[in-house]
Amino acid sequence: MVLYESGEMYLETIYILSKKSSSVRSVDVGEYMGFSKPSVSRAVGLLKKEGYILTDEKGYITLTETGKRKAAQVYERHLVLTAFLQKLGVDEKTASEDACRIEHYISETTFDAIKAHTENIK
Amino acid sequence: MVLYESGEMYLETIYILSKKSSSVRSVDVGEYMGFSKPSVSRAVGLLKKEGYILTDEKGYITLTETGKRKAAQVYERHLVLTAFLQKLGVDEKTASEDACRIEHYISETTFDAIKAHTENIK
DNA sequence: TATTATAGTTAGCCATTGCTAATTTGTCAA
DNA sequence: TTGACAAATTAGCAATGGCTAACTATAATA
Repeated sequence: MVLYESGEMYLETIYILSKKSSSVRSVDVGEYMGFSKPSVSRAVGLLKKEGYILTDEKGYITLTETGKRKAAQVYERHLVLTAFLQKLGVDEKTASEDACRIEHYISETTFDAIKAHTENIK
Repeated sequence: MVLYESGEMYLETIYILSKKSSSVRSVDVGEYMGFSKPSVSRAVGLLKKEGYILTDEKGYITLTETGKRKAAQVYERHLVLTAFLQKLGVDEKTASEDACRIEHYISETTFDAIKAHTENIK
């Protein structure tokens, strides 16, 4: 049930799109991420196989409980890291881009420390 | 002349070993990083081809000026990020491990911001 | 000298994760 | 009904970056 950076990104995207719209298809995910349809198709297949998402016969994607929990975690990391960097004066675009990469690579210990620290800045 | 995470790690290792010892061979790099000889052999070949290091007929590795500059940059990132995390209360091992991953992925803007901020903590 | 240990290389495998090309499937309008 | 478009899939390529197996070359030792 291991999720690599790529899988986490797809999952996070599905989570974000699900909050905006009631229906999320592979094509929406690909458009949001700037990836080709085959890339999304494979990723969706893997996330499904690993129990993070479900798809109905129309191709609509929903997150399982596991998927929702995982996606919410990744998304929270993204938000906290972005906020942290912005508090340090990093512009929004750069903060978001860097958060996007870092979010997959830090330990829970480090994330918790940055989160607690962010609340104390200023 | 693009260096990926892997290349930066090898370069940083060579830099660290060069500071401790006057002679650095591929086998030392492999031992330090826990990688196999063929992995190091390929990486060293690439770093050489790209002008970051030189090797003599005995197999001893030295950094070129470009390599030294780049390695020092990566190493500084490592030190600053580790110090930052430790200031937040993260244990040394975790701080170093996480810094090791993050150091390759953040923009200069973000690094500079964290560096400046680290000096102001406490 | 002959054997053995050490260092390095070559060949090639595997996983991750993008891609294009081509195909299938389903819907919708002429 | 048919033609066209949109969505999804299949097949297969490429790059990065680990690995093992097997080879070569050199150095140390019995």
